Amino acid sequence: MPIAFTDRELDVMSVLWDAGSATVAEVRERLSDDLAYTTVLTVLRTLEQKGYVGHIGEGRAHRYRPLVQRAAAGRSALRRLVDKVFDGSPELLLTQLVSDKNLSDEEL
Amino acid sequence: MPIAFTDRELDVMSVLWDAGSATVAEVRERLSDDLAYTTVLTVLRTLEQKGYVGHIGEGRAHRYRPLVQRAAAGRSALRRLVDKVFDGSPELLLTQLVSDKNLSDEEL
DNA sequence: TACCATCTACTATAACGTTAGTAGATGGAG
DNA sequence: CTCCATCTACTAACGTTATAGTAGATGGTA
Repeated sequence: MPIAFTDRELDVMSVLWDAGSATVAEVRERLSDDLAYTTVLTVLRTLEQKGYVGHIGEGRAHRYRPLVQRAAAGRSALRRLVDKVFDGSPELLLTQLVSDKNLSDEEL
Repeated sequence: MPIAFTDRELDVMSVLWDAGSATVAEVRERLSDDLAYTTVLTVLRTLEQKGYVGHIGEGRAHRYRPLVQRAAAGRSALRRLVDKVFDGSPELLLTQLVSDKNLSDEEL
């Protein structure tokens, strides 16, 4: 049961990770794409279905909160990336990371 | 136009990157999941459609070859990962990579 | 030469992802 | 108390992904 998000789900999770928690309207506001309110709601409900977020009532609205840590999702995504794209070699990924992101060696 | 693969496409690309080139039967053999011959063919044709692989005839069969480098795909995937999951911080990803993969510092 | 295995091309279908509309509840403003 | 804005729940529609079947070509083998 690897943690995996679709593109849009990831957008939403990213907002929740940043904000800590948010209502539908708040998530919608922070997304770069301009989606319908109900669209955002649908994504959140899907994420909840999958167990990645939870919610509590707040007035008539719901306040959503991530149930998986950003770090856990990162681990999972990283593992997939290393396995499939970098041929199981973290070193290869590292090389890429350094050369691409201009991440200087000292910063380690 | 970021390079992006679906899960199954990535499985197939991974085989092609490893092998350099392969026929449908060869790809099928190397995949861990046991898919129908035509399924593998369909995936390859989709990848060709998208411009990620090309083929030449070899007898009555086709020999497929990746048209995008593993490194290019890696760069693309890595950027997405850093942006969305690691909040734009390569350092954060690095921390994860080191702590998770037991990649010793000296190896850098 | 006739047949069988293998291959591509085309078609199909179910599940999932993405987006959003409509209906109905509800709380606050006037 | 009534009405409007806002909210959830349900439904829908379309594109994509994943998987595979069927038909028809073809090359090697008996």
